[in-house]
Amino acid sequence: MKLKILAKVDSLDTQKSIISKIGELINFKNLEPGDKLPSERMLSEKFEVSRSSVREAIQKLELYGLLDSIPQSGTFVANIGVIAMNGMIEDILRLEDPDFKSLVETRILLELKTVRLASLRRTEEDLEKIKEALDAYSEKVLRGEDAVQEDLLFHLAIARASGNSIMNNFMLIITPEIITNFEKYHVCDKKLANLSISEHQDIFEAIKKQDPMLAKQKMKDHFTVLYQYCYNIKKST
Amino acid sequence: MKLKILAKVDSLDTQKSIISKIGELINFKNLEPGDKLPSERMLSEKFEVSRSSVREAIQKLELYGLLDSIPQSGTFVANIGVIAMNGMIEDILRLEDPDFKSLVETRILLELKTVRLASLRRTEEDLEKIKEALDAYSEKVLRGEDAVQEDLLFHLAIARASGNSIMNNFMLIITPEIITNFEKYHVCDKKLANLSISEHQDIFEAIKKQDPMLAKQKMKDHFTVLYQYCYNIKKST
DNA sequence: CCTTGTAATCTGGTTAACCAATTTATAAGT
DNA sequence: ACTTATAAATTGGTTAACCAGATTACAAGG
Repeated sequence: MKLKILAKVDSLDTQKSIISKIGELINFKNLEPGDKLPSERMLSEKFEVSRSSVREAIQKLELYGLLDSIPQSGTFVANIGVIAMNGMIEDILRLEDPDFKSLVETRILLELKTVRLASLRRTEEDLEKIKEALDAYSEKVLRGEDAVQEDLLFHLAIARASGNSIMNNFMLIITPEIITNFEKYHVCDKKLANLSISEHQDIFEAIKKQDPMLAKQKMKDHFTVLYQYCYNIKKST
Repeated sequence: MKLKILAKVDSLDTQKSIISKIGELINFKNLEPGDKLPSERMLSEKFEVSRSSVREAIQKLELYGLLDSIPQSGTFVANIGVIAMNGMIEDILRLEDPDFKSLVETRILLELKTVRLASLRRTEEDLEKIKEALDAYSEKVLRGEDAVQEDLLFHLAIARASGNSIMNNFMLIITPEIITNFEKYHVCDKKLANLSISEHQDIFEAIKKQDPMLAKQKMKDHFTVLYQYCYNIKKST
């Protein structure tokens, strides 16, 4: 019996191979920025894969900004030049699955920035949303329940208030994996959660006061406690 | 005549509406983490859209880690709980297109970190790759040609050497848009490029010496010149 | 009552034919 | 020769039927 997960790996491999072949094609045909890629039908025939596979590969490259697919017209190569195109495709194919360490590093980097920006740019509406998230979190912790989700929603509310849509987007991308890891390692148990309430409140107050330095410091404190604890339990297990 | 671009907007709107409906469904049916979503056929029938549209929406939610589609088995909701799921779907739908300011902010944040990490973790192979990118850039500038692409590939080589796959991925996502904007605003003209050669060399040397503080400082200097200049030309145009 | 084997059903993935908008080629008019 | 009108070909998007693996239901055997 073939394991379930292998089917996904297979499909990812074919996608990577298609992306690679599209890259070679752009090189070989010397396609300039703005030029049109061969049609999806021709590509699927040339690569001997289904058209939907080609479409998925194109969608992925569209996500990275390398292609632009326009209905009833064609798929066009982005205005970044062949050299950048080659380098980027190579990098995209080489990308490995994220480890927990990368995840934590990136989260801390992003959040120390978003909390600073949020304290500078937050509107009254942003502040209310953050307060709501804070209250939802506190209530659940005080009832003795698990509140990992409310915790992360508080942080996402801050990211939204930062006014930087890219950082907001990046936070959204890494959040689910953070939640899964937290629940796997039981990072947020009740003892830690009670402490975190006051830490969250401090962060909120700093944003309310529009004090960027304080906001960043309070967030830093928050992470120190959180991940020091995480490191300990990981070593003990 | 319908404008070309509108067709893409339409398709994005239907995708958003499908994502929203999937969110409602998870709420209404009280689907717990790990539960199975109705099949793609049922969803397409229920929502009165094509199955491929449903598949695309699912793929997007898979990208954000909210769903997991397993061949011949079904699509499962991620282990993050309904509350987080609702908040995240709301945020994903609300996400606006990135502006240039967000782009620059995020780039600087990421690169000041990746250059530091790269100086600490770079292997000899990483160092060689960075050197290659540096030489390719310098040569092209000295020949008086435009070298925006080689510039960005140098920075991407550093991101790769950082050993943080998520930051590397995020850098790849924002790079094409940076290139496009640079070329649009003619950020890197020859005068600036000649100055940038020595700045790039300084960054490389700091990474080679494995001096994280120096590396970060040199990168900061590099950005100061770059975006101050950018700000000036944007005001003058 | 529980286990086991088998067949029917259900799943995401693939394929091929079809659609409407676009682009290109061709022909008619001036 | 050039412009304009019309038709043929091309495009990404959609649809419906099909595939192989996974799941489920159920009956036979213990």
